[in-house]
Amino acid sequence: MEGKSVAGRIHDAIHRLTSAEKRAARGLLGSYPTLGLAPVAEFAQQAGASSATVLRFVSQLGYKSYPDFQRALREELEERSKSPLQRSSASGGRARADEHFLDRFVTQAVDNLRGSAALIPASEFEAVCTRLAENRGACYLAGGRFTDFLAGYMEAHLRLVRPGVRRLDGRPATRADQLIDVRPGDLAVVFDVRRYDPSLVEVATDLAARRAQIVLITDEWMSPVSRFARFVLPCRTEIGRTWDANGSLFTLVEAVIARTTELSWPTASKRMGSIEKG
Amino acid sequence: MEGKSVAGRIHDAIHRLTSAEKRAARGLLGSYPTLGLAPVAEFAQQAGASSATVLRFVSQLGYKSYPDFQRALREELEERSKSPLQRSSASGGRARADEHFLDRFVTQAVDNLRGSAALIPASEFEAVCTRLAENRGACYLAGGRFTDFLAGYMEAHLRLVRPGVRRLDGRPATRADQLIDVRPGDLAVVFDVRRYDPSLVEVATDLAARRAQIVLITDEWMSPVSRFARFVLPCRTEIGRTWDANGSLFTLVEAVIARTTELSWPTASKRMGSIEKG
DNA sequence: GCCCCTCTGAATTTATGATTTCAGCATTGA
DNA sequence: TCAATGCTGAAATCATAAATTCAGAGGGGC
Repeated sequence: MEGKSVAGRIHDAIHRLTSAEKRAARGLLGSYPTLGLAPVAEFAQQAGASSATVLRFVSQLGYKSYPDFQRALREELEERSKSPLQRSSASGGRARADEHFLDRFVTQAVDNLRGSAALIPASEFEAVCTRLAENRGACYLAGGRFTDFLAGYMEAHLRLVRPGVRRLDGRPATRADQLIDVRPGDLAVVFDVRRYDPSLVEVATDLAARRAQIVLITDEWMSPVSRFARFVLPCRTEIGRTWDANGSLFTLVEAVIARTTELSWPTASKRMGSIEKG
Repeated sequence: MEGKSVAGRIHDAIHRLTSAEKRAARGLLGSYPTLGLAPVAEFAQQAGASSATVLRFVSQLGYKSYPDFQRALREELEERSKSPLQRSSASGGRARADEHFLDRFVTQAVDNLRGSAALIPASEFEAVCTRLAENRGACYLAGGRFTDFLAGYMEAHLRLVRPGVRRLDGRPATRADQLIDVRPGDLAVVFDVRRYDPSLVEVATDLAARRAQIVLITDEWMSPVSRFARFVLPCRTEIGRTWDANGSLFTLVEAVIARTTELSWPTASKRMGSIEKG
């Protein structure tokens, strides 16, 4: 009972509903699930029944109150948007099973990429790149178990573009030494995806205490570091397998690097030229 | 103003939101639109802010009340489910020039990803993963200046899946030591993109002399290492800027890891379990 | 390092929406 | 046709969620 979808419950219950209640059921199925998310009065009106009837209908489905019923609808909606299956029907005639693993994986990765672009406000992205291009103060980078390589990749590129780039390694023993020079207004880019690394929260706490501005690059579930972050760039990573996919973070990093380079081109090009020679 | 999507309004408004309000904005974008359909108190709690802040946030978006805001969300949801599924994201098919840097970059990255999938024969991909999953002999990883981080990322994951994973670092001084144990039939994954790293050719030569099987992950212009490689997985990287984009390589790595994990699941799951505990 | 101003969330008030009640009406069967 | 049954929705009540207020915290600027 508990675990059934609302639509499923309607189907089960429809035969013992009274006629006005059926009107409510049809109304809901007709614009599912939106109508159920509206206030009772609106639901009633749209479905051509009274509020009282709608309430009786809901209680027939086994929900102990209208808000309870709405919560179920919301959870269903959330569930649906998380599962990657949703757009299999419609336009694409081809069978999924036909595609090769790599194709399916790439399709997922593309979705994650697009989803990430939608999740990140342009202004936030721009603000981060501008701040990176300013060359004010130092810029620290830190990552977790797997994301450390992202931090490394970013560091390697950023070094070419601006001075003062440092990487914080993960060893607690050396942390104090590394953080001692952090000054107010310095920038810190922190990577953290689930399962979130507790030590990064400590690092972030420390950085925040020293008044560094934190840029957090994380997944859609949002690392706890976000509490301390000045800027947050969340990416979609879910792919429904053993591991999440960090490809979208990687591409975000490349985008940040590219944009930062663009913004600081006069400085950066000179710098890169001289590194090339030296 | 009236006709804008809620997400659109958030993007427009985010720069003038206070930090607690931004938390609300991110919370909503993170589970859009469900969180906004919940009562204020729940929204607030999930987003890590107070109800008052959520209300202020909503009013910043230009809605005159919370119910008004919820109505907008419901209408959007209704709209979405009515129009054909593949509507171009949010604001419709506006001109390229209008799009922000990140959107354009992501579009490029998506092209590269698709291009890579087309460039790599399914059989080649599958053969590599199968070979990795076999757990025969050791598996060495090596990369160049920037791709070294890809090697590191792959190593970190591969270690969880199979034994005998080693990373070759770039220092010529230690190379001989590292290669001394390579035996015929061992596997070596080499990353190389332009401008190709001469030292990788040397490493590859050496590996080939010791009869290791080389898997080369490279770009569309094909590293010279390909001469020695048993398997080649080329990716599209061109993006028409200062740097090429290696996002497609990264996603390829993730795909290889995922597929390899899948193929060696009985072994891998046990191994991962015991690492988890230990 | 200090002060000022803005932001924040707990507490309170107000408003709105959910629930219940009940009189009347429709339906069904004798 | 008439009674009995029980469905229905208008209106009253009750509960809960939204809006407002304000004291205190925190951040930014000088």
